[in-house]
Amino acid sequence: MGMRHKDENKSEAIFQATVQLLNEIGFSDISMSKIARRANVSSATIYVYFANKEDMLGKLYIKAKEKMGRQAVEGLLDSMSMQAVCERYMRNSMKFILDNPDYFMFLEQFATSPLMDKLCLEDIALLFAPLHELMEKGKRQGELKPLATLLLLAYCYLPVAQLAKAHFKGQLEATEELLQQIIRMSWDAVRA
Amino acid sequence: MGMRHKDENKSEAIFQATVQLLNEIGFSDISMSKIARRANVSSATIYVYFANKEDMLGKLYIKAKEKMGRQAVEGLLDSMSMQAVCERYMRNSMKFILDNPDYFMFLEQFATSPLMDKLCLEDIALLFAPLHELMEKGKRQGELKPLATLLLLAYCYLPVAQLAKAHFKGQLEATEELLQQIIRMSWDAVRA
Amino acid sequence: MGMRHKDENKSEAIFQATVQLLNEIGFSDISMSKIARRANVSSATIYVYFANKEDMLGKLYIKAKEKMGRQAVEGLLDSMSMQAVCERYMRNSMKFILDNPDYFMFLEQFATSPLMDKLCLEDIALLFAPLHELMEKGKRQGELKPLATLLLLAYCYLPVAQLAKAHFKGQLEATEELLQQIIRMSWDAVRA
Amino acid sequence: MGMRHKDENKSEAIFQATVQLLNEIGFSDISMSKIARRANVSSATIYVYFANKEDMLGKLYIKAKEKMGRQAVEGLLDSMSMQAVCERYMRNSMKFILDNPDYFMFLEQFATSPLMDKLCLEDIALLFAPLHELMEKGKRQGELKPLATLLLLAYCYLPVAQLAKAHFKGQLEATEELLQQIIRMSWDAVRA
DNA sequence: AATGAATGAGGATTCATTCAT
DNA sequence: TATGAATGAATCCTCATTCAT
Repeated sequence: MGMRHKDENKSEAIFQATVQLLNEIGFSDISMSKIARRANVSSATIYVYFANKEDMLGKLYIKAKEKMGRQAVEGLLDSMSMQAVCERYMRNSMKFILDNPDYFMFLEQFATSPLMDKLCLEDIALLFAPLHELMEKGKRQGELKPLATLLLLAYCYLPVAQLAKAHFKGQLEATEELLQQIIRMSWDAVRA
Repeated sequence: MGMRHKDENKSEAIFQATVQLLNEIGFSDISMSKIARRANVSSATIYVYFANKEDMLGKLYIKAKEKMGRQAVEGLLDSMSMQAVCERYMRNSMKFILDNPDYFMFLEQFATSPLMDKLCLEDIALLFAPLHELMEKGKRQGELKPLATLLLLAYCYLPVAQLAKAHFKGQLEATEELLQQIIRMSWDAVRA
Repeated sequence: MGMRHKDENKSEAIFQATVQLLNEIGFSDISMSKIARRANVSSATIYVYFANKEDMLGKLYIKAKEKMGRQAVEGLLDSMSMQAVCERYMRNSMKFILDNPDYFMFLEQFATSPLMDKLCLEDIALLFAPLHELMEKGKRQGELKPLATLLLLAYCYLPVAQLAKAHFKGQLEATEELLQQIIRMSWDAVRA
Repeated sequence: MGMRHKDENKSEAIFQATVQLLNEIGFSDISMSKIARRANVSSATIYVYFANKEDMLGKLYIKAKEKMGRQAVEGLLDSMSMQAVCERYMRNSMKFILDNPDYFMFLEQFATSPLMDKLCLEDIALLFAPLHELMEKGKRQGELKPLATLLLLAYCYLPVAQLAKAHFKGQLEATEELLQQIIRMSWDAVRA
């Protein structure tokens, strides 16, 4: 008789249910029992996988952020020009967001909440390390403005997020043309 | 036919308590009773001023957003160059944020929540109308890139917000020098 | 400067609102504030006319019961035969009920509640005294069965109430013919 | 894949507590927390068994009504004379009421409340079906007056209820003699 | 007389979590 | 592992009532 394994599907179902509900009703109204109902498990089952609510939300954030991070830095090569790096990073980000709107909206909500402060984000920082190093190199080589990388990346990421949000709200459409325009603008902002 | 007059301080105390708590413990953990305790009123008193929790948060958002909006567009003149307009708008925004960190963090949290969708923001749109018109003129006159104003403004506002958040987290300091740098970058992004 | 009088309309409006609400939402859900809202007065105004909720409900019961009682015994004469007395009492009762369904339903609800036990009903007993005396005389003269008047009257009143309730529920129609039939049945029950 | 089993005693304790309290303090004053306290369970436990207060009261009503109905029609046989049927029905009813005064008073209170209208009473109608059929037969065979069964039964049941209520209030005693008298009167009323 | 403001107490219900199986 | 039952604490909100005018 083999040992019993945690059912990976169950933990995944719990994650999915949480992300969905967060987007539907928001942080202030989700509850463990609503999540359990949506995931088709018992409330008690959630505690098989997570210590408590905060633990669950934190792990979900990290999971989502990692997924996003992995896609965001995909295909970034040392051999690329800085302009190509920025473009690739922006296109990667936009693709992830349009493919995973629920994850994105969840990340946005969570990122502004005080729960963020209790999280250990070292692993995520590692994920973005290659991008950071590229930017540092770009600054050293005089291709980028000599500014905190945090801000350089903000000029690349935030317009993408803003365009996506406007897209989801129906205010404008995230066309390839618009994407090209903001890629150009961001580059104008960060280039030396 | 006398009556007791509404104590303007009470409604203000409720707002203040809410903003403080939102920043301390976040959307998911504020409750009407915690707010009441912090504001030194009875829970029931809150319902003299607001229909329910959602109504209260919504009105608080509008109040805060209006306060911010009014400051953000202050001093914007038709006679200004577009570069001056952008700079003024960014400086105004940064000043408001640094002067009212609680309001700012509350606005950030609320803006990402589903509660946003239920709000009527017409009055706020009016506040920003002068800025929008200036941007439209700038586009017509070829000073700005011909792009949705929503995105042009994003390039001005979001870096300011990002810098402020990093400042509050202690990641870097919001110096005049840094502010000048992002003003320059934003202008590079939006100029024609 | 004349002295100020209590506004009789106000107290009447409060009564009306209470009776209506009792029928719409029932004993367990009425509240002073709902009554006030329905009556278009302030909650505090109710306390100008009544000591508290219990006092108000009690006074309303007595008022309604008196109104019903006065109509129920109307036209009862010493000279009438017992059969005529019973018929008149039943017809009077039916007319009151059909004319004042709200009052009737309120009386029914209140009568089964423990609040009844705290009421002083002497004045109402006085109202019904003539009817009781007639029944006593009928028993002495051998026209009625020698039974507690309470029960004799039950055989006259309860079928009327039952028919009315069935009528209000749409189960059957309170026609003159049906009324005649139960008048006949009740008389068969109580006659010696 | 085990679980804790529902404790049948719990749901019964909740019912008992509700019936008791309804009689002591009435519809307008019972609350879920008072019921829970009386039943020695947590308020939250009630919601394990019932969807909400209305659901609980409704189910309790049906339970009580069924219990009464089952006893009321006990021993009614096709072979009986109509007079025997009426007598048996009245005696059955009186016995139930005297044995279960709390249930009876609860039924009386609930029956006059607007909550009644939301109930599905089909199962209860089934219980009384045999009695209804007997009465129909009685009418066809000319033993009973040709009148809506609803009213015929009213003449049998209501005097019993009235006598019981007077008995509980101490106004008169529900002796075998008195019972015999109203059985006679009701028969006089309904016989052809 | 009349009333809007104010409130402590309590309303129904849901919460996150634990227990027993 | 998985879960229905169970619960004390907390939720939002309304209650009956009083106060100040």
